[in-house]
Amino acid sequence: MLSSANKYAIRSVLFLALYTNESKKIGAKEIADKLESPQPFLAKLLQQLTRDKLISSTKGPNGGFFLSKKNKENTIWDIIKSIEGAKKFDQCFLGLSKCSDEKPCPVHYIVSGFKEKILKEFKDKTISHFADEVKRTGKILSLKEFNVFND
Amino acid sequence: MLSSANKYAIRSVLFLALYTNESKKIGAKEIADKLESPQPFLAKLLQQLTRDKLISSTKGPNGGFFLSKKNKENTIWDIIKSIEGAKKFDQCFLGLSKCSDEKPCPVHYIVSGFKEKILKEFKDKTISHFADEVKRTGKILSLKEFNVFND
DNA sequence: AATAAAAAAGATGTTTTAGTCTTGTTTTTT
DNA sequence: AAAAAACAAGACTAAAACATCTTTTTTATT
Ligand code: FES
Ligand code: FES
Repeated sequence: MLSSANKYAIRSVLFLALYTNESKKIGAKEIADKLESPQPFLAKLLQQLTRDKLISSTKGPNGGFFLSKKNKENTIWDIIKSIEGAKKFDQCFLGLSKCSDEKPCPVHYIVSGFKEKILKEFKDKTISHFADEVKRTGKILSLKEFNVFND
Repeated sequence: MLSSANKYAIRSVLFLALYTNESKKIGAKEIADKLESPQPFLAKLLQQLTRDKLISSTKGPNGGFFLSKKNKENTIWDIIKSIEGAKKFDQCFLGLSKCSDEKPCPVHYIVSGFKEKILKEFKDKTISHFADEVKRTGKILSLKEFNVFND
């Protein structure tokens, strides 16, 4: 569905939303460690997100990545666009050149309604919305013992 | 979502369901041409589907691929399993090791319900069901001018 | 029997995605 | 000013996905 680049990126941003702010930053190494993702690969992704102003960073000692208030008003869709472009999601499930109600493929009506609903959530709900929900309901961000409550 | 291998494979089977039977076979070259897919790549996929008895074939002059009545009782899910394995669809949208209601990731409840509904359709509806529907409603299988009615 | 037409099988090549490594730049601390 | 700690950038490597090419096997036609 999503590329692994995108999965790492989304989890990183949600992680930053939960644990950082203008005065508390976290380094690439620690993020990679907590999310169990390849460190140099994730560093690239963080750079990309920084370029697109979806996350913030400062260099030097005590520097690191963090989410500003403004950053938190972005959406998961913004992350997806930054990492792999939006085109992928307009495509037909069976690979036809265009996906449309006018010229539907045999599975179009099975798939396209759901796709739109999912995309709408990703386009509408902000990062801070997701972060709040994780805090409230205790959802999981990491693969290992690390749990969002132990911190 | 699906690999291109899988897309080609599913379209091929639906194509065969519409245009072939025990006494009317079609060669790999023509299928590739009609579906606008890379010919040698598709030939491999057809071989794989044949090995798994999802489609039928005969060698030699006037040989080719076709769908037997039994073949038509398979499902799209059977094709997916044959081409890229079923595991992929159990995975978490954000790449966590396990996707479950017990330990949901932040997007789990956005995504997993839809995924299950789609999968159910793919597991329940037979190829002949899809073929009938295409005949009835004129859905599209190919990228180019080729239309299911012109034949 | 010879030929030709098709699929089957396996080796090989290309492209994209994933991931690493090295070097440079900025900034804080001393 | 020097050193150290971080991010930034770009070159590089590895693996998977995508695709092709070549040879073999089967079978209908002549
Ligand atoms: S046309 Fe195939 S999914 Fe819409
Ligand atoms: S846990 Fe992530 S999609 Fe189910």
